Amino acid sequence: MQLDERKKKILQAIIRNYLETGEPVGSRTISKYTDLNLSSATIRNEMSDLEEMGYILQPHTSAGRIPSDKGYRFYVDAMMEEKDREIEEIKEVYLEKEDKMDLLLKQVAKVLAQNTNYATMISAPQYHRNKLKFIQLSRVDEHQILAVIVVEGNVIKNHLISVDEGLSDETLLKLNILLNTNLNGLTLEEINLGTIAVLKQQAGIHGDIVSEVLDAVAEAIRADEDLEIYTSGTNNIFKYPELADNQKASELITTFEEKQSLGTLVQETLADENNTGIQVYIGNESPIQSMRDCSVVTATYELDEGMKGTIGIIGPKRMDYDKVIGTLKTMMHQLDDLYKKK
Amino acid sequence: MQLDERKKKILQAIIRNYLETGEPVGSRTISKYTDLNLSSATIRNEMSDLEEMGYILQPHTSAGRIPSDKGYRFYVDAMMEEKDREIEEIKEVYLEKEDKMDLLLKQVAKVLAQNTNYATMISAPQYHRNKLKFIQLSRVDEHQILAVIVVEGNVIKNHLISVDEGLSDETLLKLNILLNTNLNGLTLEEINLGTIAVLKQQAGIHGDIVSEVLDAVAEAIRADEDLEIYTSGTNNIFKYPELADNQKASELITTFEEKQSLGTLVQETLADENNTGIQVYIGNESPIQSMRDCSVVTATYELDEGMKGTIGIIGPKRMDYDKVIGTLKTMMHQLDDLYKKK
DNA sequence: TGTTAGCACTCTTTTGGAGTGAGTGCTAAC
DNA sequence: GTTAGCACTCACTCCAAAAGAGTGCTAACA
Repeated sequence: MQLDERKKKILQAIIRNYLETGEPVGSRTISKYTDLNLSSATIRNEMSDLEEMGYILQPHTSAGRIPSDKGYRFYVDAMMEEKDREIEEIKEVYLEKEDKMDLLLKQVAKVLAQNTNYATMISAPQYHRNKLKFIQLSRVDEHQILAVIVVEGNVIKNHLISVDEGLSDETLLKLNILLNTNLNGLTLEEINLGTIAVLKQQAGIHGDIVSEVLDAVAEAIRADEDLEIYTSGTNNIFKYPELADNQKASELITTFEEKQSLGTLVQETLADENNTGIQVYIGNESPIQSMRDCSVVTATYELDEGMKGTIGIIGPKRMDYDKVIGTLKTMMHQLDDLYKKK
Repeated sequence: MQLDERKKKILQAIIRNYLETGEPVGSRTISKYTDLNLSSATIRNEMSDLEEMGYILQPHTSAGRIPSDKGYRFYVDAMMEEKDREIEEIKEVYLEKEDKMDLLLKQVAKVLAQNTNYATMISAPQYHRNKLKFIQLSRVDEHQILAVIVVEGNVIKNHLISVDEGLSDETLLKLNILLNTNLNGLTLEEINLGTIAVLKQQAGIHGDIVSEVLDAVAEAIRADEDLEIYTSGTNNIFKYPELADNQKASELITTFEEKQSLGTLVQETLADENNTGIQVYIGNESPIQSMRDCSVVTATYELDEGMKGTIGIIGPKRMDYDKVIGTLKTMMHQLDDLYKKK
């Protein structure tokens, strides 16, 4: 069977109505709602077809229809396709300038949650091409050396090293020069056993310190493994009865608290390089089990070359996709502006 | 009216039974439950007295009794009083050694949540007596200077400073010496306008850099204002019907997500210096509005001199106080052991 | 005087049946 | 191809009756 123009119109009308009300939509409603001038009986026939095709379904025999995942998918795709989607009205999404990255990210999550009334998450940018930029050892007190490691992208890591006997300023200077000369500009892969052996040999009796510094360097460079994720507006899920029953809410809350599994969503989004930068996961399309009754809209942001992160908005399947996508886009622009000004 | 021995026994029996079942307790149940060998009629008379005294209350006329906040308070106090509370059985609370503080804290929260089936929170230790220990400026590249600030307790803070023209190694060395000589060992209060003026004057044309470093120092020392709080097991609240209705659950979840207000709980606990280190807040006794239907058990831990933090367990009023307090104590010991071994 | 049996009473919860309303599917006519 | 009409389905609401848990009170007992 074909999805002709009329069926499309009816399907869209059903979905739009359902998005608003959250109640199954009957044939009479559509008959009055649209400008098709068809009787409810005709609509019923069409709806019967649409159901057969899998776009809509009936919660029970004598109820109206609600969209299926396939129906939502059609709707979202159609919406995204109208790519001449005029400059989306700049909704009031205001970010205040924040000098600390984590505060900025928390703020983004919060502002989005407040604007959309859905739950939100944002991952801190992951750094790629991580080269070592600078190492500095300094004496903090008699028995402690502080190693400061700066990685490209200005990620800074500190590491304290305990030493038995004090080191002279001279030794410290030598070690500093040794480390910087040999390591700067290298990536984790480039620091191989050869480099390490040379370093240790040259360090002589201070080989232990070099080892410890190298461990810290390794950790600094692959620090993006445990990626930081901030969430906001988790409580919004209670605004949607279809998510608010104890079982589902509990699972969702757990997912949001143990940010871990949200990571898979981030990976998925970053991996899937599509054109617009906005992706929609409906129901089971989402990689996260507990979100099978949700829709997830994600966007990838890029602050600086290689510094990419993911923003996600999680709500019921009948979320206001139009508004969410608009808000997300606006937010991206704001982030861009903010970051470039800095 | 007096709370004689028999009344106490009956009150405890009521509370214990209610803790288990969560259902109002009737006179017949108590008559069979206890070893008092009293008929239900007698119990009824006693219950009537207890209600008049405010220890228990009736949800409605023809229902059994449930403990009031005052009743819980009596129960908890009585429990805490048996201070010869034998070495509480070491429940299996296992912490794995973690080198990173934040991971350790997250683990503590998680383990507690799993063991008790309640929601938990833990605040990162707050540092007091914050003296400046060490400052180090180093050049990262042509236009950036990295300031590393170490505060007593080995809290480290990094701050990047942009400079227009490059600084010579010599200048940097001078600045380092200048800063360290004048600032080390001082607290925030001790760095006054006088010190600042002297510093700036001596720094000459590099006064800007000194200002920026001072700002960073100030921030490092009072960093404990935005204290870090980790939570776990928020979803456990769904296990208790009296907390699981949407309205309450939503409020609680919000409290846990916006860790901010949990801070007041931490402050409260740290301020109230009592003997055992364990405190119980029942219902409205808690400083947090959204926890008026909960009980909160808190403990203060101290890893090192002046490094204090708070652990909190949040559950329904009918929580298993005995077990919670036992588990908390065990956890404190484990933390002690772990930290001393390191 | 404290304890108990007995009974009327209260109030919640469960059950089931009747009624209502929204909506469908089918058929026959236009 | 479209529509009016009608029988039918099913969730939901309402109500009344019944069941069940528990109380308070009274009178009797040791």
